[in-house]
Amino acid sequence: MVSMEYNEKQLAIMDTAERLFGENGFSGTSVRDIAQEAGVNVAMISYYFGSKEKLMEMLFEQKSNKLTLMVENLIQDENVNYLQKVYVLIDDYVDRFVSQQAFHKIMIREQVTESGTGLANQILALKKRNLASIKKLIVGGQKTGEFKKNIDIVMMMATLVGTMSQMITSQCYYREVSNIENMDDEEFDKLIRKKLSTHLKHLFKVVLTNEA
Amino acid sequence: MVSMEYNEKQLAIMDTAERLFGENGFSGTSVRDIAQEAGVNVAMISYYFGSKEKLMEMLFEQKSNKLTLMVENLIQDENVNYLQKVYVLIDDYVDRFVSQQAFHKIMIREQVTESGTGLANQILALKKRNLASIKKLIVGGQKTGEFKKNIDIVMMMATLVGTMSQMITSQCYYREVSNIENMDDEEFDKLIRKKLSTHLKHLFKVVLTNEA
DNA sequence: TAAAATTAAACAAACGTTTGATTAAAATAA
DNA sequence: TTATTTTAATCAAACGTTTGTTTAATTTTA
Repeated sequence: MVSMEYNEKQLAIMDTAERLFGENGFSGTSVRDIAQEAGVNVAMISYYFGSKEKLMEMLFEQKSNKLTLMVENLIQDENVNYLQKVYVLIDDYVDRFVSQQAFHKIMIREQVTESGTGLANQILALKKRNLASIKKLIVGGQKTGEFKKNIDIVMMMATLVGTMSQMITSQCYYREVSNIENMDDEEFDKLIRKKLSTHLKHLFKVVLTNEA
Repeated sequence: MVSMEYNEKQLAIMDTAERLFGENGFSGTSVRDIAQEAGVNVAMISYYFGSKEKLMEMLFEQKSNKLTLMVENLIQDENVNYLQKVYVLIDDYVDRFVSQQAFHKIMIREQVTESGTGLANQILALKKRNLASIKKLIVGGQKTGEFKKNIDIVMMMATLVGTMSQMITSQCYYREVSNIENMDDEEFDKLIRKKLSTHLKHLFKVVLTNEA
């Protein structure tokens, strides 16, 4: 598919759709909601995107195209060891998750729905791409002897993505058990970014290497 | 609230609702779908539960009441050390997640939706209960010197729940990357149960204790 | 017979989508 | 240049369905 270029109105629709789908889910968001908040006529959604479902798919494609991990350049850098490369990757991942929360909420929710929609295949493709990226890094570290053998990469990915998803989706829970209900959103984002980074790096270090 | 006792027809509605909500979400499931698959008249749902939303809440309450962790008896058992207690808890958790997938898919999905519905508060309460259970165990292990200090229990919970959620929601992805697309469901359940158990125990061991 | 359970039918509201008219800019013909 | 045709964008209104819920009549149970 050719890399579409969208006009202003189309982008307004997609931005609003991303936010509302993230907040209320696909079925929970009506095209009239989207049109109203984006300041366009309802008909424009069908006019530009064909249908609500296709809007979702195009939105997903546009977003996921921007999410290709930058692991290719990273893997060739000779100046840092493989653990540090993994650290950079984790920070990259965490950054993306926290700064693109609406998009990832869509992913989390639609992932649960098994059905063979077009979106399900798009999500599958994205996850396979990310798995391949991490795999390269870890196998590289194993070849230099820096990492242990017998590492279950798929399970580590589940932990990486799962932990981040859990933090994104249970923010008010986290605020409550940490007694930080009144912290402003910006500071809170910084906090869970830091928490996730530290925690995941620690996990990966002890699992990948032999040191505690 | 008094522990309701439901008649056969009510239970049929709740069972069907649990399955369909798990598969297609709350907004994605109509009361007519539920009524048809449960073999009852549509009006019976309003008659017995008041509304679709209240059906969801009652369903959630019934399920979550059965999900209280059995940590109380566990913590007093003098014959096993604290790491083994944590292992038992993990297996208990994994068992529940895998055998009650529909219910947990509902939780995962509704957790994403922030709004202050009655359900959101129910989920919050359940998570706080579970956190308290784990906390007891870990603090107990720290007092005996078996576990390290400075353990971020909330983050470990996020990893525990997040990893399981991730595996539950991306089963077809996991089948594909592991080349086990044709494995029957029962065997597959056993496999991810084992994978989760091993992986999570390993993670908790290296984080809680000093051994690798 | 009185109460509870069950039904088909009806309800208004919301849903995604299509329509036909209107506008204004761009392209073509004179 | 003018005049004419074509094109794309925009809109209010209407389309047919589906939504959750209620009603009123009927059957079953106690």
